[in-house]
Amino acid sequence: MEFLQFGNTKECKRRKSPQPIRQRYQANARERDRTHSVNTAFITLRTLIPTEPKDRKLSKIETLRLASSYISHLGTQLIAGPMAGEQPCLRFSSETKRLCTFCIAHKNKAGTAADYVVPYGITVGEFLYPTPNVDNYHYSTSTNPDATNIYT
DNA sequence: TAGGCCATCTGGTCCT
DNA sequence: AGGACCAGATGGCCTA
Repeated sequence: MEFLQFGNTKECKRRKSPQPIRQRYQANARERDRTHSVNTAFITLRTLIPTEPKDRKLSKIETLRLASSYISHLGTQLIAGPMAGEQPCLRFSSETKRLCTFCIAHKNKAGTAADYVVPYGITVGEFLYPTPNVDNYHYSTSTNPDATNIYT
């Protein structure tokens, strides 16, 4: 903690009225706790989102985007009725046999995903996830040059 | 090696 | 006054 005088930058000159060291330590500790609390929430949220492959590690931004997408997916499943858990979601295209990745994740559990081809929706890594509203997505090259329909 | 992701520190702002 | 929340800056780690 020797860099506390002040900032992890050696030449931090922003501070106008230095806080007492003890108060600064306490504020830093609170901020760490707060960040850890946020991270715990992200970990919990990640456990609720099915991914393909199953052990894919989601970044924070991916977690938020997919959570939104997954909620939309579940909404369509809800509309589909009591058999929703056994049927592809409403985004399923019977002509092209395209299936959203959440459905693929579900079907991989059941070992029946082989019948389906390219999923569609937002791109995370090499996989696509269903889009609640395509107009709300934009092209992103920051993480995947081939990506389309990434959440804003 | 560059870029993405993340943790940490910090100062500003708002609230109690 | 002190705490919560936030955004900016910075540096470390990892991967393509």
